Amino acid sequence: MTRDASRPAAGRPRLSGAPTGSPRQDIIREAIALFVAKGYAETTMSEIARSAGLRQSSLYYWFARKDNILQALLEENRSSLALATALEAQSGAAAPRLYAVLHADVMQLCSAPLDFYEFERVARSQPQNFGAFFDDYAALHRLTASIVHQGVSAGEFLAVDSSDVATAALGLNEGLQRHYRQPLPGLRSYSAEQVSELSADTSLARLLAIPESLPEIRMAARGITSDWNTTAES
Amino acid sequence: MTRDASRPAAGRPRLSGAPTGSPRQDIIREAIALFVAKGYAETTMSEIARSAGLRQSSLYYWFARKDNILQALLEENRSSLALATALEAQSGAAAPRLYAVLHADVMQLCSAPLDFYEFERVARSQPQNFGAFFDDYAALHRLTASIVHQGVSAGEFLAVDSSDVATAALGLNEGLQRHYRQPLPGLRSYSAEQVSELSADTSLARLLAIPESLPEIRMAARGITSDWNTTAES
DNA sequence: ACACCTTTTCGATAAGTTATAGAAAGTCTC
DNA sequence: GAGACTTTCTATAACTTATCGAAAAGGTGT
Repeated sequence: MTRDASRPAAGRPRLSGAPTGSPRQDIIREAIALFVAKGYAETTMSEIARSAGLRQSSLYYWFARKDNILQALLEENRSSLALATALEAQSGAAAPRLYAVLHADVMQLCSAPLDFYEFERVARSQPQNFGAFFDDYAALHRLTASIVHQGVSAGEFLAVDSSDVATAALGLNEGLQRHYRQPLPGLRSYSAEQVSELSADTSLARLLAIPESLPEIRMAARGITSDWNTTAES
Repeated sequence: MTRDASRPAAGRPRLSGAPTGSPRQDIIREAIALFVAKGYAETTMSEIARSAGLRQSSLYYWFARKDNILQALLEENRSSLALATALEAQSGAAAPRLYAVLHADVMQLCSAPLDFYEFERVARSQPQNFGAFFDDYAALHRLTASIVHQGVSAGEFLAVDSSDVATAALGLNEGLQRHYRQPLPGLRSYSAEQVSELSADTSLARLLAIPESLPEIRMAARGITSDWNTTAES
């Protein structure tokens, strides 16, 4: 399990005569496509192997367990953490910062290849391998609660328990992510942008003494987000 | 697959010499215990059979598929629907009624033998068998939205899209149910009552023009709920 | 007493899953 | 070329869910 960057490759040739460019990346790419289409549990190693152009058992040369494919894919999980870290340390009104963090989190959950809960299930079954997942979650929770606390201290928000509010906000993010991913029959379906807005709106609305200010906050948050995106690119 | 109520029973005796009282019920009972302990997907038919005192293949005489055990167990899913139906038709302030419905829903999700999402996953894989599940969900959503709409019309709530609010409220219920069932490492854990209150508080707070009235509403909802429980018993 | 039907359980087994072991088929180094 | 290294293969173990037909009881009519 070493190469992966080199080109022509050694080793026994594939029976399928497949290109064998960068097996590890190829496998991950094909696995993602299948996970998106059918979910993790419903995707078999045989299917991934077929898509990637090798035999089922050959996958185990690159990934010792099915989980490990997921783990490789986890690296950029909850990357909204970076935004949260930056915004928590920032000064200024708490409301737009909180809005931006929550909105970005839902957007990220929606665009991830796997349902958050499916991910969490696997992470829970392999805590030693997925410690980073739980660390990230705890960090996001702490940062969220901290921004809420800032808002409460500044009199910008109602007096609430900031930890409870963070729990509810993240729980709502996850619950609505699910509604985006798997719309329930009989209910309207939402776009990623729509659920993100619905979630952030809901969490913010409960904090504001003057609910009418929500539209301004939404606008301000949009500004913060786009600033972040442009600076992050450079 | 007929008897199930009678006592001594015909048929080939069990190898285990087990009591063979009411096999169907016995199986369901043992299955629930295992589902609660390990979840649906992680519980095998062999384990259920061992607990119930017969062989793995004999289970299939009573339940043609593993799903069917779940289905039998589904009958009382989202029974908060009954409360919602009653309260939607009731007159009076919308806020306490909405609070009571949301609170009862989370309590029910928390006390169910299975995680809501695990249930939903199975239901989705067998839509023809689990139609009732989705029907109930759609009904609960409709009733919730209707109560919200009543509150908006009466000027009791802020002007919001009642369907969106219902989606967010139910999504929050499900998300927090998960936090109760599977507390994330690093975060505090909540009791069923605590998550129910957190969820209902959050959903209501975003609707109220005067957030300070939440405590009264919470009290009033408690009254409604206990009234319902006493009349339902008689 | 006995043949026959119904109910329930069992053993054997098929087809699919994740994962392991060791042989095989190339390239690379000396 | 000889040998080492890398990668893939085949074969197979152990475990799933699910099916099939035989087996073991009770009940019924003659």
